Amino acid sequence: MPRQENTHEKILDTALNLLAQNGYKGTSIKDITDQVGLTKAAFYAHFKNKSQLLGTLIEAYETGYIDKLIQRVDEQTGNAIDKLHRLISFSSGVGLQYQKSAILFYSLSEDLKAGEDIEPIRLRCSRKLEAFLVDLFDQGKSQGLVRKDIDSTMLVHLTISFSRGMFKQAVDNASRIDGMEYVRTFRKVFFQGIKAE
Amino acid sequence: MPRQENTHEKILDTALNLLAQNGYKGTSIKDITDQVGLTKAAFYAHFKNKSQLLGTLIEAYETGYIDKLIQRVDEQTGNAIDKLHRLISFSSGVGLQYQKSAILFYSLSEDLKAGEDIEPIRLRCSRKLEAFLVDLFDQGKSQGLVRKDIDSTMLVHLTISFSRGMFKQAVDNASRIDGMEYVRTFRKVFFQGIKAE
Amino acid sequence: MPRQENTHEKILDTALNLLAQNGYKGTSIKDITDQVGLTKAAFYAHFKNKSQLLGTLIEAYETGYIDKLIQRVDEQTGNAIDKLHRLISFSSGVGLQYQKSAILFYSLSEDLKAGEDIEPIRLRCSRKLEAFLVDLFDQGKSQGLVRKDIDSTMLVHLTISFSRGMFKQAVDNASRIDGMEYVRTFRKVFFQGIKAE
Amino acid sequence: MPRQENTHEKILDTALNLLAQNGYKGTSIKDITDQVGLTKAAFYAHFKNKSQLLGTLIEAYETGYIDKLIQRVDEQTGNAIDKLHRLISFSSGVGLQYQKSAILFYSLSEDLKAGEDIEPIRLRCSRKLEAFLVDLFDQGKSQGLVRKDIDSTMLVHLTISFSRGMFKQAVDNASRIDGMEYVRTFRKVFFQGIKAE
DNA sequence: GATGAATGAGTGTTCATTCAT
DNA sequence: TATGAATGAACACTCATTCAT
Repeated sequence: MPRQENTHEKILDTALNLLAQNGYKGTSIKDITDQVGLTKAAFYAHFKNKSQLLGTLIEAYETGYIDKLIQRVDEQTGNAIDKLHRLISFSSGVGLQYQKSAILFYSLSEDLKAGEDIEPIRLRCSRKLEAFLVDLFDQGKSQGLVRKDIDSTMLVHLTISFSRGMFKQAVDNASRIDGMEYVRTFRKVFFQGIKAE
Repeated sequence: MPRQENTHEKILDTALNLLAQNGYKGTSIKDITDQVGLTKAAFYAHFKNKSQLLGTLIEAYETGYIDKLIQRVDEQTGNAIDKLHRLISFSSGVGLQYQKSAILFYSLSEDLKAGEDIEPIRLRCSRKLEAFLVDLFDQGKSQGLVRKDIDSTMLVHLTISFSRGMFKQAVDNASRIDGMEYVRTFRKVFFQGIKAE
Repeated sequence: MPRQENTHEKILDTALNLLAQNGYKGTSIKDITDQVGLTKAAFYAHFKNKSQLLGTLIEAYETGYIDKLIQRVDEQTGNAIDKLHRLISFSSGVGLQYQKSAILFYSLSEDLKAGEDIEPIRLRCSRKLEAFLVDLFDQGKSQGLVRKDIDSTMLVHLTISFSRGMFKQAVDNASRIDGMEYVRTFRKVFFQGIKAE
Repeated sequence: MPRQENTHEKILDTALNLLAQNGYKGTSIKDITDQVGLTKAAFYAHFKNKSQLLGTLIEAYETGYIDKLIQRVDEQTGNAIDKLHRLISFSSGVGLQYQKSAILFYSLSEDLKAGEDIEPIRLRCSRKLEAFLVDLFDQGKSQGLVRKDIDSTMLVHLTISFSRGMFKQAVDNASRIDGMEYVRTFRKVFFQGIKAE
């Protein structure tokens, strides 16, 4: 993901790394500019404030990952299970580039107070993905591929729960866990778990 | 969980609430003592520092929840699946009292920098639970109840991923999600997902 | 006006001097605490913020000067002109202690943006004094002592205009102007200017 | 006062408005250039620094208003009282264009620290006007039109006090006070107040 | 145990100013 | 003339922590 052409991008890159690692409250403007090689003041020539920096990063996640995910999964044919498989493939493929963005995104609600004006963006992203998934599970049910005794909405929360946990877990245990093996395990358990008899 | 007998306990109670809600960095000593009705200085008559307060809370989680969970699940008879069911029941039963502790616990790695000296405690807890679960899944496999094509360690990470995600999700969507229904959904998907053919 | 008993008062005293001299924007917390011999942080143990400090000073001006002025002028007998004379005497007597407060008060509207939440207090003080003066001039008219061809409200604005100008002028030319002589001049011109034929 | 021909003038116009409204400390270069539609850097192609901008504006007030005032009042015949009336007429006529300049001028001493190198210009203006007025009052006395029991210098300070207060008052109460009515009131009180028996 | 008063280090943010282009 | 990018110094304010009482 080398896009370090100009200062603006350098700040975004550095910030994403630090924010994903230390959280919003745990990352100071100075931390970021020190690493980029700037003074704190220079930061404010590029971003209105710390909150706007976060907003920019989340919106990049939205357009660069979430929107693309939905688009790619939908543009090809296949049944709901095929689509879910593609979704997981996309997540663990293209998604890798956005791993840090995802971690940042999922940490937002914890650092809640930090980005009060970020909340709308966060909600928009959440709702977008949730709606898409509910639809997918409903399709799966009407195609007779997904068991009907579980509520689609609950299934979505389950899926997202897992997804957010996975990212955290991956970071915390980065050295001990093989990511690909992890995704394979998830696939097996999840698809057997939801499939209709 | 009313243990407000003395100031010490009052501080712990209040701190747990605030820390679970706003994170370590997002909670100041003043926030805590204000709510308890003390001055900041009084805090230091009870705890060496902020970090020690966190340590105390995590250790309470360890002995009050993790240790008890392991003990209860093991003390009764039954096969691995029975035990896993008991584990989930315990989590969503007794565990409710410790919901805030769990949220705090799972948020630790995000607030990493906050409690550098907390890391040993956190690791001990993680390893303890992981070892117990690996054992459980291995038992399940040798009892022919759990599919053998998935690595036990990965399965543990999957389980914990879900668990941590669940707590966060539960908090973020507290108003929108019915906790019990959620656990039921998890049970269905999870047990069908891991059971041997 | 030596009330330097404790830190709180010391801050107020020092702040009043600096604020009257350099204005709200021109006076930093550090300026104040440096002169008192404290760190910036100590300031915040005594005042919520800079704005509250200003508020405290203005309210001290209100109760210590304005309210007392009105009370003293009214409590004694005499006609409107007697009262106006007493008012001027009070201003240039007791008022001397409050000279800096008055300067600060009159500078508020210039530093408008500084104390957005100060505006209510400022307005209350203004209105209080204005109402009192309008009344006084009206009395003067009905007693046949003040010329009736001038609007009382305008006369009040004129009086206050002069008053605020006087304070500023007194500061700017402190070394060149004899305050008492100045007040005498004002008395002569003003009373001859407003008296009925 | 539309002189927006070139950027230089545009900056001066905008700056005058903002400075009169928010004071020297309350007006940033960015405030000015934003409103003009320039970058901050561009400002420095036109003015050496913020202080020089202020100097330019004050000097414009000097030549455009003070000098002209003195000239107009003197060039016509009439006694001292006639001249004082002309002075007031000029102030409230031509002076209207320079109202903002006057406000800025009178606010200088408050924002003292702002323009250390402005002080000479400010003093020159003050002295110029004071000298002119002292002369006028002295003429008035020798013409038997102005009472002799008051010191001319004090009378000047009184006049200027009023004048500066009037500008501030006019701004603070812009919506509540009728300017012309105000000037009429001043005329009545002032001329009766100073006239010889 | 608890308080009031204080501190040093830090946070996010603004501002006047510079300079290569 | 104008810009984009940068800086150093300042600012208001917060926080964990200390200490005498």
